[in-house]
Amino acid sequence: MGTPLAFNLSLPEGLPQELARGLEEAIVFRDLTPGERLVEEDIASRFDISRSPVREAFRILETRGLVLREARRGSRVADLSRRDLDEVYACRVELEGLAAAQAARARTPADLDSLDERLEALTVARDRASPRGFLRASMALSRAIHEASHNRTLIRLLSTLEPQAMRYRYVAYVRAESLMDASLEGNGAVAESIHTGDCEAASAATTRMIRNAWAVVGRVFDESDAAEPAA
Amino acid sequence: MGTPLAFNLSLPEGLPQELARGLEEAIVFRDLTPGERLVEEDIASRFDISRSPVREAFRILETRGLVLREARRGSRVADLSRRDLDEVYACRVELEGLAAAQAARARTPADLDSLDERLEALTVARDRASPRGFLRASMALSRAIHEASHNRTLIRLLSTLEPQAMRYRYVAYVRAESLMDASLEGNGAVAESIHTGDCEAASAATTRMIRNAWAVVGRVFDESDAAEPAA
DNA sequence: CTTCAGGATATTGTATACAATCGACTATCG
DNA sequence: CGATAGTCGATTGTATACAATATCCTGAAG
Repeated sequence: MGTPLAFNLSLPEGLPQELARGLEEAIVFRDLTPGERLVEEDIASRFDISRSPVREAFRILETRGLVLREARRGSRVADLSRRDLDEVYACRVELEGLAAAQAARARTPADLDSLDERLEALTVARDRASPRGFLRASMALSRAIHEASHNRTLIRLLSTLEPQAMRYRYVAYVRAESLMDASLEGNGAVAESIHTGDCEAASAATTRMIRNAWAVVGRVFDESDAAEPAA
Repeated sequence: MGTPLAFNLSLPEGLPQELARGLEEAIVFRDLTPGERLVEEDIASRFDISRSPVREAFRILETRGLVLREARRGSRVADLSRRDLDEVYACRVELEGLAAAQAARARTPADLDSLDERLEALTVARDRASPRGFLRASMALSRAIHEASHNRTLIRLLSTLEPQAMRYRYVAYVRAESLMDASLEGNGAVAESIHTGDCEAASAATTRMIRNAWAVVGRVFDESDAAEPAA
């Protein structure tokens, strides 16, 4: 409905990527609502660009599970559902667990610095009690873990899975801010295992954290009206 | 070098998708060699189409790990390496295992029919001893398993991972056709567990099959010259 | 009142034109 | 002879124009 969609388009890495990033945030934080139609020309004129980069951005978002494209029928924001939530988390358990295990083995000193830095930022964000800020910090920490695995293929897969998960986490954090404490604690345990270099522990801590989040986020989602658009 | 690239472009599902499928086969079967440059205009004129669908096809192939795109520097066929092989197989172990487990639980009678059909086709392909035919049949069987999981997110992830794995499997099958027997046997065990509905067994059989393939394919790859282009 | 045919409209898919940028080559200067 | 600035060609990135098609509305027939 009344969607502001106001973010700046600098271009440090390409217009489509920048646009996709902005639209991604708008979708995750519900500025663009599930099921909402995305018309290429509308977005293009809103940012005073042509349809070409908009099309590419839509395709990027499709690979991240945030946008559905049907041939000649247009694009729309993907719906949220309990089923989709379960799908995403089942995949996350496996891939995040693998990432943590490989990070514990392959991490460099620079990786550990990055990890600590982002964990600190996550603590600060928790104290501010802002779901958006916390999620952004959490995403950054996750990416640091992923990159510490030095597994480019795994990073690629996770980069197409995490945005989809963020939508459900956002819904949950807004309704139950205490969830952020659990996330912070879990991430602390994971980071410690990666520091130690204990693959088994890192994997176990991660899968435990995500399975726990799965249960809680799922419960909150079922109790919320997130599934049914206010249309 | 002398790359034929001769496949027909019918359009049952969109020009970019069709083109991507053709290019994907060309890359997997080494008609397009690792590191080879892919120029939009070249491909476009070769198939008598414009650059627009070619660009979209390249982006599709990028998400499948088959093509690397660098901003304003063009696209090229992704290299093969032992490291990349290990990355792909580490991810496969987790995701294929999950797919088999979920398929054992969620499969429908129609899924089982599809499974049996494709397993039969795989047996036929083995007898013909053609790496290409066997790989195509194997890919079809894998997709049937994935779809039996009824986990769309998982299917999406695997569809971006499997093509990358196919390249290494092709190299291995060409050099050691006996590998096809092992693959056939492993898939038979997986299919049986999915029939039975035993999630644990399906997952175990799958991870065992893939870990074994990992070891063998890796060994064959190291012994081959696949890593170094004949340039 | 419902259903179906037909056309108008909105939107995507493809082609083409133009702009920007990268890499290589060359010529000139030290 | 080596290094470097400048220019040119090749290729991608973006914009615009055109074609194709799906959806919606209208209206007439049953």
